[in-house]
Amino acid sequence: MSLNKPSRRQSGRKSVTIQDIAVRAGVSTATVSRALANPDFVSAKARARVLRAVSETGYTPNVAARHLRARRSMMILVVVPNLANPFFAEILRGIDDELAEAGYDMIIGNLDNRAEREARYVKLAMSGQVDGILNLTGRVPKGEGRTMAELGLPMAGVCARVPGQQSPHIVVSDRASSIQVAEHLVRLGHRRFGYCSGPKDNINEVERYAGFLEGLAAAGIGSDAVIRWPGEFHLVAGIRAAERFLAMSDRPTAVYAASDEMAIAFMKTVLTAGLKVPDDVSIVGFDGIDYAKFVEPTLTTVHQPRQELGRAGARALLEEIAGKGSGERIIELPGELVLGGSTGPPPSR
Amino acid sequence: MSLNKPSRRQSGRKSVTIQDIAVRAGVSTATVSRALANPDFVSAKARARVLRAVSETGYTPNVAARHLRARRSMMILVVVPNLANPFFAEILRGIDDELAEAGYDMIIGNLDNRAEREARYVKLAMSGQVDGILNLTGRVPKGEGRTMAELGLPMAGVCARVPGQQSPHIVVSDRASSIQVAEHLVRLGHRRFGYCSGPKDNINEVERYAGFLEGLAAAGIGSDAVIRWPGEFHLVAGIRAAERFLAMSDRPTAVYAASDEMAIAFMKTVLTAGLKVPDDVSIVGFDGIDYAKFVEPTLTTVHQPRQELGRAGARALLEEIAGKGSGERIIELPGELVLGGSTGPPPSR
DNA sequence: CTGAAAGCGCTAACAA
DNA sequence: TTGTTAGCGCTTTCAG
Repeated sequence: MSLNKPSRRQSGRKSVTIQDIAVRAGVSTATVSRALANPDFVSAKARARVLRAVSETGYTPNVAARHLRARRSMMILVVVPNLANPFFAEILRGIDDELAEAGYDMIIGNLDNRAEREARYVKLAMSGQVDGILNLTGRVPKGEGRTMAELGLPMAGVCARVPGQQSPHIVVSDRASSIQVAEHLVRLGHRRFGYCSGPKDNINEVERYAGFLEGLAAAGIGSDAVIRWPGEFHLVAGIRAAERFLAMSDRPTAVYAASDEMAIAFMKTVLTAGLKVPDDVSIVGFDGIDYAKFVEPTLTTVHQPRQELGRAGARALLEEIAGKGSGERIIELPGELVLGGSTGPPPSR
Repeated sequence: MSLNKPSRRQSGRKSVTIQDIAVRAGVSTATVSRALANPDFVSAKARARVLRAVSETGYTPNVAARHLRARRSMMILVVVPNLANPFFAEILRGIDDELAEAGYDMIIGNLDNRAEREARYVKLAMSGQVDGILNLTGRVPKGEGRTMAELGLPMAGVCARVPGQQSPHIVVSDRASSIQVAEHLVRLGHRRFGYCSGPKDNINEVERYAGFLEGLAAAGIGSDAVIRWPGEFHLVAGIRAAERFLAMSDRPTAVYAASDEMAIAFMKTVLTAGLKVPDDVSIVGFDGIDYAKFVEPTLTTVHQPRQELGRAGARALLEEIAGKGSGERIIELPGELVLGGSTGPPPSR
């Protein structure tokens, strides 16, 4: 059952080179290269012979050699804050679809919410392994003594505008959507609010919180009507916030969470404590992940066009790479407030 | 606002090569290479000068050149059925952690549940871009006229045993765990069952279904007590199954779904239809994803050690790459039945 | 311990 | 349209 295990890589079959094809097809390696990359610059006859040799041998160009010579890798680095959040998974799908159409593949740099992992991807980007960077983190990853922005690589931001970065950014209307959330809750009759925060240095968080306050202010409600709990967008933060909420004697009647994960965890925690949603407390999330539709009650949330965010980001980056990009610019896609069963009038006391 | 956009890549700063370091440090390129790769084979003095030159210039070796010469890429291809399923996201974390420790990075090949995307990754693997493959799909991806197994690359299977593949496989105890599920439900008093199936050609599905029947048989219950709905592990399949369940006049009292996503979607759909869980129907899932703990009621499910699955898979693959692998072997990790609020006694009629 | 030299496999001028 | 010729930047014998 045990075959010759060692050096399987070495001994392996794969060693058909462009030379072999050239010999087999009776042309030069240059012609082989052209026949594969620019078929139009080669005679039909030569092309046919090359293609036949290729299919007979199963030849695949060695990318390392190609990259070394052509100075591009057809590879994009996508830096993601946390792959476990399904929100990002769907953005990745949009990105991947768009990149694939252009012949690019991607390396996913998952920070797993740990900033210290940034250095690893700064290094990867520095090593010339990728032609561009898609940054979903809302920050400029740094490490190895530099920031990712200083590498001179084409870059584009998705989900979050990184202040001071002169590259394209595809974002969602955090502020306008949060104003809508405020309006919705005020219209239902709420006057005291809880707010589950994301990291305070995150631009999405900043915008969402500001928009929420702005919407309340428009209704004549001051920021002292809002209690803000710290968090980092993920499930655990929602539990923490709920614990603090439950410990209060005079609780707010509505809670806005800056992410669906926090909203879902918050809701579950208060339900487990015996409260009713929305009878005792209304809850609104942000993102519109699939699971928001499968919790009980269904979550009211701001739906982000995730796939389109990804596609637009990838398109913008490809333009930058092609040199056709216009550099700094912000494309804002609209979020949509989707009403679920988690919001209702405040309890009448 | 618009700087010199074109050919930013060309003009860019990055062009420090090993030559520059050699000159700067007053040694040969060979010594630079050694100082970086095998510090022990270089005098302390030379090493120090090289390192200083490196940090002064910010030199990073060009990987394409390194790969071309060293014939390895330090890159692993991880083929995933569907990145949007959080189950896989956490396995990826385990894989990534283990690979990172060994200096490897990974390319994620997301099939997005579409078999026609396999070819893209077969091609990628063929091109010499990766040193090994981790296959989470339970099948042998194929395309470009070959299967991924024929490439001669080191490979390991995670989550699912691929029949006939002589490579290491890290799997979970599908069958034993499903027997436990059956025992649990029978003990509660259930006698008629629904089963939300995965793809019938998927080995996990086969094992889970077989285990479930086996567990029931041990209690004297025949397979005619089980109605099996088709599915593909994801949320939508759970909705479909629930619709068929709801349309029945004489419904089973307990439902076992071969994945948490299906179980969650099933539960939400029957709740929306006005049923009570577990009073009207008990539901059990498989996987133990985070969201299983945040739906209402909490899902009873078989928890898979996801991170450890990933880590073990990565370790096995690294052994194969190092030539220390023992080839075919199956490592089975135990699943754990975690009781939630979604299972209870059948309704007394 | 160190340097010289030979390529890894491919593409891009430059000629023909 | 095609072939010849130089390397891309690095690692690795092989001598010294």
